[in-house]
Amino acid sequence: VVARAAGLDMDVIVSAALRIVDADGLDGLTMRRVSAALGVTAMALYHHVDGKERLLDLVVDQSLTALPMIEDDLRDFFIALHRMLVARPALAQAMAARPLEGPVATAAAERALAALRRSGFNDDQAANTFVSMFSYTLGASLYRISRTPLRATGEFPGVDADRTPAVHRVRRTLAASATDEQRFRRVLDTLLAGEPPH
Amino acid sequence: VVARAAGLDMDVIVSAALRIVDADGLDGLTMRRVSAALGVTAMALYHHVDGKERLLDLVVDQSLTALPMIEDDLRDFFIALHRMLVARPALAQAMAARPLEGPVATAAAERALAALRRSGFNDDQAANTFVSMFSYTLGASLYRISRTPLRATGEFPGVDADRTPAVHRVRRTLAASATDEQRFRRVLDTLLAGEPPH
DNA sequence: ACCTGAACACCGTTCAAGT
DNA sequence: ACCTGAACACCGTTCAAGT
Repeated sequence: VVARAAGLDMDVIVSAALRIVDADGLDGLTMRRVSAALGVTAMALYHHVDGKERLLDLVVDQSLTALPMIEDDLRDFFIALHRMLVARPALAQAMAARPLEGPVATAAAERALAALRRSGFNDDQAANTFVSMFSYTLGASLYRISRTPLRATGEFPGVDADRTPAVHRVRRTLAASATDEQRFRRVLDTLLAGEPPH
Repeated sequence: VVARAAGLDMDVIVSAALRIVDADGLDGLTMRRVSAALGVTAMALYHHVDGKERLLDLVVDQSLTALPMIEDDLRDFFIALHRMLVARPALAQAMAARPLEGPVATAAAERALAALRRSGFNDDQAANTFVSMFSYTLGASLYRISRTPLRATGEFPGVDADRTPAVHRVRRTLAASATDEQRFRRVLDTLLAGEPPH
């Protein structure tokens, strides 16, 4: 019955959403919970944000501000991105589903392309290298997230019981590789060297 | 009021879910719609499947049966996977969120590791190479999916209006690279060669 | 312009009941 | 064992109304 100014604006909403995503996962993010955390009706959010999907875009873009500025070495940036996505899995899943075309993301891409050109790449090579490194980082983060909590056996009907020892070995081997940050760094190096300024 | 056998079983349910996922996307997959497609109550599904998340795991695993058997060249397999994920984006998003430990996925991993060992890799090198190639394929597919429908400008509040030409250029460059299958193949080659059997 | 309250059309899942 | 019907505790979003 009040309807008085609640100091609501886009940044406040995005910050609240980010906290909820970190605490309760991607499925825990609902307009109603965000509004409750701000002491406001769910409908109040719609005056500042276009809807849940747009809110998620803003959350993803905002989360990128936690990463270090790109200077010359792209490796540092992607290692930091990888660490962040592993630590905040909901963000990785959100990035997998959303376009990633916010202002922060675009600015980072511009800086990355400029850095690559400075080191001798032409426009195409720079774009290819950046896209490859980003794709690999996202995929490696998602794969690692899904492998980290090694699941109980027998959850999947249809796996022959007598094959499970072998299945277990395969899973353990792959999980070990997925959590190996040395491997991650080596692949980044490989991708950086893969498109040489011939 | 009937409650008569409806020929329902797990495979029928998974197939129906797969059709819905392809037609309506990941968000379009609901227990109620799957059940409606089968002419059955939503609750009937729960006698054959543990819940929506488990159903999604089964859908993801089942979708992998459409891929070619892994013989010796892993490239063919990952190129086929990439094509499938781009053509069926909901599956890519589901793979990004689910563990990928079904029987079909595990069998494919076993065959891939065996093929790598035959070509001279030891266990660790084989696992690293497989994980890298899979991670990259998943990430590249997701990135490409999100870049393909080039969005309208001005959707993101906070992008300075006078920067939009530059922003546009960056986006176009990256979109072009993302849809370049030649680049995708070259990176796969690089990853295959990156962990040489020294 | 900013916010509320009620309502609509959905969700996943539980539970008692039927055959 | 297999299925139904009603119900519970949620969703996102629209819309008329209030200040």
